Amino acid sequence: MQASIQTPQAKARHALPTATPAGPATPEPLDLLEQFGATLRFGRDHEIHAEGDAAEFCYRVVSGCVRTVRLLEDGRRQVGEFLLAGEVFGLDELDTHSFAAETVTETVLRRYPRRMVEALAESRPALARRLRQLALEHLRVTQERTLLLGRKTATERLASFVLEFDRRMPASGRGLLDLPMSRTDIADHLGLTVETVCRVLAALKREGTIQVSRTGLQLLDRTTLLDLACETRH
Amino acid sequence: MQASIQTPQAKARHALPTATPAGPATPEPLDLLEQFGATLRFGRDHEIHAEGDAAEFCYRVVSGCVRTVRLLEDGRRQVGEFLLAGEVFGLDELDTHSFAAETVTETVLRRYPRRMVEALAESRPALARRLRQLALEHLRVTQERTLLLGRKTATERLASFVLEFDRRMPASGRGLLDLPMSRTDIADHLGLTVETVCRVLAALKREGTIQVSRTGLQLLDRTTLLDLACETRH
DNA sequence: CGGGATATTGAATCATGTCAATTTCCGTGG
DNA sequence: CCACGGAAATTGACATGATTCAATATCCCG
Repeated sequence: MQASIQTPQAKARHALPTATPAGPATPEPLDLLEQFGATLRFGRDHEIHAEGDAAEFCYRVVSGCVRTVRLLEDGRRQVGEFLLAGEVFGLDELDTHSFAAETVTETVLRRYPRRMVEALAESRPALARRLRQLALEHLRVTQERTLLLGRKTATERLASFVLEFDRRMPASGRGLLDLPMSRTDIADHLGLTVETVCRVLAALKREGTIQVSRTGLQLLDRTTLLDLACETRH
Repeated sequence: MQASIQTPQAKARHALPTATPAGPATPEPLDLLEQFGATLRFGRDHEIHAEGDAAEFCYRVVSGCVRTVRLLEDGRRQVGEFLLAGEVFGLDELDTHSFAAETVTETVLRRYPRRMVEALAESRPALARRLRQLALEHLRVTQERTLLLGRKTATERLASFVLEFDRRMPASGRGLLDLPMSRTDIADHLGLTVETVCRVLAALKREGTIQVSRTGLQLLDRTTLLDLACETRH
């Protein structure tokens, strides 16, 4: 399936959701890029860029869901992260993309040339600062996952995953979220197998901690989840 | 044990080892900081800063070895990374240190106020660029470890570890490196137990792939190691 | 109302963890 | 210089959480 590309237009249309919901909106330095953006539409399971591709563009998810992926030769797969509406990917790279990016569902993206980002940052300290901040936030999330993968049990991983997802999921009523990705995607994100993901979700459901369907999930007992997730802060 | 602190002095003394061993040395923007540096000396197993501390300073290892550490309430431990001579830590932070930092061996550090780094970056695009680059390199290493922890077996993890260490270890003759850290440290870095680390090292030794002693290690069969490590590139 | 993909469940196996001894190393003091 | 002692490393035996393999069950989509 091919993506449709639209040339730059309606500027304000795809702006970042304001970081601070109340108070005077902080100016978002990334907005400088809007004029260089193009809008792309993809069907489900479509590759946006491959691992190792020159990092020519970065992207913002307008709607839908994207996953980043790495493979070992023998097929073992690692899902780096899931990107939701409003989130940016492909920006925190050196010269090449260290992960491939694929759509999970039908997705609309806004694409920007990284060359322009870098160029603008040279003369705009606010943008430069913002770029570093984004990289550092990304780093912190990745370090958190390092702890999850290195030291947590299957149940703890699922609890952490569900809670993180709940935090990031845009405004779906209290504790009610949908899971656009497959169980296999979740497994490859958490360093588990599909079967283990299923079993753990079933167990959490049995104990009344969550409610799950194939594509959705509801948090019933947040306390138990927080407990299981072993989160020091939050 | 208390650290001795020396006031700023001999500027060039603790400069970064030139990134490019041959060719015209690229000017290193971080050198701007040298005038704000202080030298610290620590004994072994000394805490440099705690997890959650305000990120007031960053550090360069002059000699010795440092580990970064996170703990789960029940004592499970994750070693983020080992820092060797010439390497910097505590720089890639937002407001607080997300890991504690401890010396592994006797260590000499050079310490810099982060506030100065950030301030200088505002007016020096080259420094700002360098800061982001460091964050991105750090991110990439962490993502690599994510794959290791999520998808590799114990043997593959040890092979990857040994090879990475070999790459970073400053000029110790071909394939001959010392391991300043304990087996427990290695285990907590690789998401394994001490016992597993011992057994895997013993197995690799038995098969003639490496030579190990308590504090040192020699690579005998690099091909096998690369194979085991499942490295797509390098 | 099929049919293929995805999810779920069960049973058996395996890699790694746990627990429990040793053994080795190495600094220290006699 | 050597014996001692404590910490770290190693090894063995056993336990277990997660994987693997296999069989349904369920959900969509056409």
